[in-house]
Amino acid sequence: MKYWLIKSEPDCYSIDDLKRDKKTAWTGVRNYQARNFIREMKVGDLIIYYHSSANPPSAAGVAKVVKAPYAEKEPLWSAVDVGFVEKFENPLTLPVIKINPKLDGMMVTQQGSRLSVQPVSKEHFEVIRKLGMVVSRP
DNA sequence: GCCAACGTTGGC
DNA sequence: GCCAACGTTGGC
Repeated sequence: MKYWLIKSEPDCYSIDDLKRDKKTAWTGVRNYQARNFIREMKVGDLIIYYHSSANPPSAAGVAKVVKAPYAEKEPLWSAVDVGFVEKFENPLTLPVIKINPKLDGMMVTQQGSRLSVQPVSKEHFEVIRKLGMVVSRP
């Protein structure tokens, strides 16, 4: 079981869109490194759903792989289907992710990391999920 | 909208 | 195989 992070611009396709659609085909990845990660995905792998180019950018929820990688454009590119798991009550914004020492070393916080599909450690995944589900009260 | 940091392309 | 030019990503 592996853990991943995928980026999407919410204006384009947000966690709410995924919630509504239940699942979607994750196509259009045109970066070799990201493609190689897609090819490593297995059904059941969990995914941090990250909103990029947003105000602020944030980890917005959790998705999962629901269909194994398949060729999108033979033989070059690959895709998977991802399904909705949960939307965070308390999305973790990028500054918050950066500040948390438990989340040190995540690819998404590294400067210039433009990879739209990234591996995430189990520890990092669980910290983000836990914090995301917590509803902060005054 | 700006721009820095990347990845990719293409001439040589 | 180098590297300049170009296009894209994504934080701010």
